[in-house]
Amino acid sequence: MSQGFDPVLSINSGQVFLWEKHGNSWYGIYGDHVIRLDEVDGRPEFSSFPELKSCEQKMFRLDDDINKIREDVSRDPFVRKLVKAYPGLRLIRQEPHQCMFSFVCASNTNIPMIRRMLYNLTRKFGAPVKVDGKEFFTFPSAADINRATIDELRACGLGYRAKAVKAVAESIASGRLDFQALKNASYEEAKQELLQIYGIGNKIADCVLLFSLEKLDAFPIDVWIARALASHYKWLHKKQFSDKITAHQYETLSGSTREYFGRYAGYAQQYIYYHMRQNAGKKW
DNA sequence: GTACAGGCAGTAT
DNA sequence: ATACTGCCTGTA
Repeated sequence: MSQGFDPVLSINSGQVFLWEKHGNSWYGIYGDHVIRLDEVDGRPEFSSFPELKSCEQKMFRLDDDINKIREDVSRDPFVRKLVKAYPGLRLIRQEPHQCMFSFVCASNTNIPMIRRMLYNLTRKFGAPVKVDGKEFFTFPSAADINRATIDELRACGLGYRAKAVKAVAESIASGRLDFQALKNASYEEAKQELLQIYGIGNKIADCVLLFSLEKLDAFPIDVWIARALASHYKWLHKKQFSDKITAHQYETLSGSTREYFGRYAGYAQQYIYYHMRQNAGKKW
């Protein structure tokens, strides 16, 4: 079931932000829960506070038929190589609201900054949870965040993103955005819903769809993926493009990549993304 | 000081 | 339709 599964590699692959190492354990925030990850006899062992039944199954999508998915995305020779190179990499399933706030904060910045913003949000608006004598903070609910003023959000280091965070909080808290309905909806329908919200564009919508709304065919295109497409998959696109892509280029590229990589395009994206970052020698 | 970092909305062509 | 621009903040 969990063959070749490397949770530490996966949590450090740029999909999730609120994980930190203390001693030999990793601790992560998963909505209202703190997850602890230890290595015991070379095998991962998970604990959750308060307890969340089979949290690793949920988080790391161990319910997916990974062999079938790997085979499916291996239709592409480049991805086939990456599937072999990174056998431990998994997509992470996130809490929709945490995912959405995380990626709204991720626009036009880098991972250390995203982590800082999210830590500040949890400390100001989340609830404290003590684990192993250390204090962690849960991820605040949309209602918690919606109670804050834009200036209070700004004070978390969000900058101009504060307005977008507030808009997301409002649409969730008011019930206008219904995650369950979005899970049931098609990729296109769900994406259109997300795009209505101020601050949510193509890339962030696709991240939320892939990482939290079960749309495994979503294919987020950030600058790294755009670079990969521009160098390895030129033929997918008629016209030249670089890593800075316009909204229209995003649309057409997204359409052709989703078609080409298939129903698990999001997994293919994750292998490519991880590979590009590895090659660039990025420190997470 | 300047450039840049995992986008987006607003405005002008 | 497509191009250009400003935007918070921190680091190199």
